[in-house]
Amino acid sequence: MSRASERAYSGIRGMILSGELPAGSQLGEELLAERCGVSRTPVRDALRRLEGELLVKRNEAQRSFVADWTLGDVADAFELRAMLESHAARRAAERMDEVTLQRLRVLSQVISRTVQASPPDVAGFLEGNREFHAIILETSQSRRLASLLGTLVEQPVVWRTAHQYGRDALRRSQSEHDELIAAFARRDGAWAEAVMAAHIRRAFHAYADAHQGLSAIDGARSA
Amino acid sequence: MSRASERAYSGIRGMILSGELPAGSQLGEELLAERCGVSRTPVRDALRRLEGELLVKRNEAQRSFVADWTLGDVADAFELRAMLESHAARRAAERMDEVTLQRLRVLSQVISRTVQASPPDVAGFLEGNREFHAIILETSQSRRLASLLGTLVEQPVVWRTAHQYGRDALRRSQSEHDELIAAFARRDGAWAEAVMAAHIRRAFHAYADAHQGLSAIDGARSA
DNA sequence: GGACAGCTTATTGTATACAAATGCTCAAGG
DNA sequence: CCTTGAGCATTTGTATACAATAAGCTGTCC
Repeated sequence: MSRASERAYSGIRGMILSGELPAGSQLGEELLAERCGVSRTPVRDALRRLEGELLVKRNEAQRSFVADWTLGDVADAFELRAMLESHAARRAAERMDEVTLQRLRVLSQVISRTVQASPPDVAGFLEGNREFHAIILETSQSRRLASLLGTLVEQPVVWRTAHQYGRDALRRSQSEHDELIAAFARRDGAWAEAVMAAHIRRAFHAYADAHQGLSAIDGARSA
Repeated sequence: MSRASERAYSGIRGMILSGELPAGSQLGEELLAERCGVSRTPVRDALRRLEGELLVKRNEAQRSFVADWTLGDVADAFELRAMLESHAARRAAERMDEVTLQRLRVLSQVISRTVQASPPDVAGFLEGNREFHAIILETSQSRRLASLLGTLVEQPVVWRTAHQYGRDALRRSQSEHDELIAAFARRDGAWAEAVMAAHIRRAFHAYADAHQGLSAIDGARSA
């Protein structure tokens, strides 16, 4: 994306996720433009993108508001992500080649080091985790699947849950990565699918435990 | 959507699906604006939407082109749609109420009449089919699922395949609707999921048989 | 006192002008 | 003849002005 458009997108997204713009508040294009230091045009682009990700909703009169995510909505997102990513894992296993497998093994080593560091390098872990999933998605060779998963704003949710992670949880996540690699090495699609589904569903429950009874975004902010 | 924006969207989409704009051809914003009788602003909106639906792809320099769908891409779309819609059917079964069930039964009757007409009322069938699926999606109560399925441009593909349908195929489709209703009546999520998966996978094979060896969009046009 | 109509104001939609970036052409030099 | 680079043309990105539309408010009528 171009400079102003990207600035508007990440700016607005950041303001929503940080809670600076509380759930339900109206998003006037002019105000956002001013706060992001761009004109209304890129702001409109950004709002459309965020609407696609369901971070922003629009009423019948085309006015935009910060969406209020219930725990149920987050559960939905995780459930769909589990379904789509495990499907991606199955396809990736069926299409795996040695070069990619080696890349995953190396990456797993890197992630392993972030977990073992004292204190654990959570940012590094998340970056490695992100790349791990990206490689799998790429190997699944379905543009459409990639497109759908792109709209599932997993990243902010993952980001917030990861801060709840202790070293144990990180280690468990790491061992699931290794099991995925084992499944890929055997080209066992069903195995990969099952491991990935478990991987993501566990992440959801870690999230739910941390935010029990609170609305999703508010909960993450005040926790 | 507002008037000009909608005009641009449906205009460009129509030009792509009809083959007026062949796969791979560049989509200059200015040209499209002229042909749709609007300015570049709504054209840009429309291109973003179409890009989300993967009917349009953009190269690294932000130029837009008509996407060329291979049979594999279409297979991908059907596979994902089967996965998501069967998930929706499962959720719908688990959340089904008597009023909705009755609506589906009535709608099934209406669809049945379109099949029995001479000649079969294909347009009416498709409209009924669309509404049938929409009710299920609504009953599944997942905004996110609805959002994802919305980006799967099933409609144009369904539309084109339906013209291949003879009365037999329409009748089979109809009987699958009735089986879905039976599954809903028993609140049997697994049954509903299985029937829906079969329903959509069959539709894919009808498509594949009709367009064997041809690229998807070209094939549909020249068939 | 309540409800409704019309006006005022706020907000989004559209068009257009201009800026920036990309690709292309053509010419010059190795 | 191929390569390379500069300038030009084309295309997209951004800003801004204006138009359309919806919301809110006020005053009047019942």
